[in-house]
Amino acid sequence: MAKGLSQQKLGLLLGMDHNTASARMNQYERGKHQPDYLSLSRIAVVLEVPVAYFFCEDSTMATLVCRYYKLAEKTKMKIKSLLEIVDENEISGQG
Amino acid sequence: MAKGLSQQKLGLLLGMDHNTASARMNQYERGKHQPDYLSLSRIAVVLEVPVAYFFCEDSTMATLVCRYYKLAEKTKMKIKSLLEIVDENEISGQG
DNA sequence: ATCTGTAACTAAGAAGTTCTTAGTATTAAT
DNA sequence: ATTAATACTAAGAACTTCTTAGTTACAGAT
Repeated sequence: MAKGLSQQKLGLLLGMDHNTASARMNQYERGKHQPDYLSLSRIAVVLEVPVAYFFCEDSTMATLVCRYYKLAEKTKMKIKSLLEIVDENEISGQG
Repeated sequence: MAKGLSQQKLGLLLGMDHNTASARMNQYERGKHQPDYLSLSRIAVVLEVPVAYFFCEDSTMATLVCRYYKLAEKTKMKIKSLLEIVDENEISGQG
């Protein structure tokens, strides 16, 4: 486990009960059980990644969403504008 | 519902049993129940979006992952390379 | 080697969730 | 008003995770 964080400590950080944190985190890490959305989004907060990260099918998509996630709001807005321009070009170019 | 697809028909496309497709899809669409990962990834296939799409926190991230998802493998590789170059610059620039 | 403390891991019943069944309600067309 | 198709729902069945109560594995001290 990264950061020297034990399964139990991570569980506690996620707001789990002291008695259950260790077992639950272990079940998740070993793939025995799956975390519900609430737990998943708390894990995302602790690991500083977007929830979408956990569902990325390849490492490039994963990198992409993590980098996007950490951008300033202004930069996100610029990317939004850029994507809209690309859309317009595609419509006039091949529609 | 888009595409003139009824809840039942979408359910059947996802491989659900004829008797249960309608109720289940309705429960999902109304937010009464949540689809498990298998159903979710089948929905993603039908809608031609990556699974990560359903977990994107803002519309720009959603657009980004959908656009990336539809790129050719070659283009994905190019983006991978670009991201690696950005990483190197960040390390020499501020590390 | 043995003791001690911490972390990893697990089985099994409790608790909570979704899935299935069997419908009712709504809508649109005739 | 009737019909057909779709949307929607309650409630029990089936299935999943959560909690409990441990055991197992490992590292450090003696």
